[in-house]
Amino acid sequence: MPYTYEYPRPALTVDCVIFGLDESQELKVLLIQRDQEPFAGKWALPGGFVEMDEPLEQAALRELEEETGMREVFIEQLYTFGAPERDPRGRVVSVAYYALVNLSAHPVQAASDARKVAWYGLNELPRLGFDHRQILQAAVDRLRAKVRYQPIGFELLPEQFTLSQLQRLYETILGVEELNKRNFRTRILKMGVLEEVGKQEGVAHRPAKLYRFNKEKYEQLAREKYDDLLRRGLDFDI
Amino acid sequence: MPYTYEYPRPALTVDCVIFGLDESQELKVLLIQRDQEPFAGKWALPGGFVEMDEPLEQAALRELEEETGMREVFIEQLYTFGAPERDPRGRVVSVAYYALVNLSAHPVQAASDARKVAWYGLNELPRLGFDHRQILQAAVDRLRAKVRYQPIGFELLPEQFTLSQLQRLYETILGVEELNKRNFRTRILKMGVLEEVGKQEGVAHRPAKLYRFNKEKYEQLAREKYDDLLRRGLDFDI
DNA sequence: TCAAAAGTGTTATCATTACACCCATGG
DNA sequence: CCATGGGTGTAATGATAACACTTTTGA
Repeated sequence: MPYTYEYPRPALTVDCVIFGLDESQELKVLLIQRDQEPFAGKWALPGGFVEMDEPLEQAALRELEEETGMREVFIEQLYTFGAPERDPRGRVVSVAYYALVNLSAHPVQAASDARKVAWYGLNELPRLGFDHRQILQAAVDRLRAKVRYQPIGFELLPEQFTLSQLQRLYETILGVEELNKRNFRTRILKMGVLEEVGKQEGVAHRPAKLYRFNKEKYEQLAREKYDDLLRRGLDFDI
Repeated sequence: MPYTYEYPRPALTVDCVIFGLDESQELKVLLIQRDQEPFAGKWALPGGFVEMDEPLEQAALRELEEETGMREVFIEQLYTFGAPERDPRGRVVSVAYYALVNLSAHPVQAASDARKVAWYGLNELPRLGFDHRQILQAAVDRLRAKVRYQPIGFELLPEQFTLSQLQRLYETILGVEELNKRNFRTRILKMGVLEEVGKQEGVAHRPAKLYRFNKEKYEQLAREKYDDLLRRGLDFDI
């Protein structure tokens, strides 16, 4: 059942960069091994063609669920990649998304079609097909930049977490040796978006307080601060 | 000469949000009046279909030049809009770009095909076709956010400018009453990316010093500061 | 000599950094 | 009672905000 148009059209796909934190607090990305040409046998980002009546974000969520079984995850459009030679099959434009998933809440299940799926650390990536290496790099850059001024890091953690976990998360994402413990804590608590919800149990050291990210409070504060931000003007941050 | 595919494909377009500063330091956006259905007679963002062998950014630059005659302007991908119903002709996915142009260096010339082209202030926008109002809003939001931490504002100013011009630019973009003069100056000069290049002449008040943005210096500083930024960790900025 | 806009001095307050120290738990 | 993280006190430094003042020009 062929489809005919007066002018040629690129094919349109979505690709997903899915970030997760494993048990040892390493930042990982989900890759699948391709079973078809082009790049059969190579690893690539999960993705696929956009359906004709499907919003882009929904296509990304669909691919994500097909590959991993995960639902209700944080997802955001990253960038659209459209270099004419990026796919050997012809002109294919891909809208890339990135997702942050909480691995403890979303254990990976094998993809429905039994393709190989695996989590890779950012320092042990295999060679990727297409321009997926570049897409992944863009996602890492975005995550690093964004985590500094928006509380998206919490999407990677379990509902309840300790400040040390949170600090390790930031160190991991930023790819940095170590942040000063005292200052990290002062700062993040001063923001007033964390809520104490209990204590660790059964650990062989002083039990840490457990916190929860209070999204409502964050959004309220963000609204209040918005005017201030504008009035204060530029930062440049260089 | 029809083109046939095994599966249906959305059409792919680019749309451009072109910002400029007029003589009186107002932030304006370039719109064209459509001469064809859909939305004939309505105003819309300049844009058009992506050619089969053309990179996306090049398509945006081509549209920009076709509509305005401008070349070598700052342009950046904004977001890709793909709601199934955004175009009444069928599924059309649009990659939106925004551009910053220096109006004194780039006077608007009539579009080649004699369509009406006009600059509109953000507070006097006409009704726009498609979802272009939404695209424009996304561009304004991005510009406001970005101008605070990257020196893209200079793209809107002439090569040489006074600190008062620069301050008015920031006030305009941020849509804010007035920034404190003393503090604005201290801050922006302390960054060390402006270079004195002369003085105003023939004005009926104390002549202002003229400055130039030193891009090389900015990039050097940005590189140096990058590590610091990472080490310092999060800002959250709420 | 006046209007208009450019440009500067200063201070109180707040945020950031850096370092050293104490605390609670299980083994 | 020790190893292991969790958690805190504090002081020096630097950034920010706020306000009022002086300077230079053309008309």
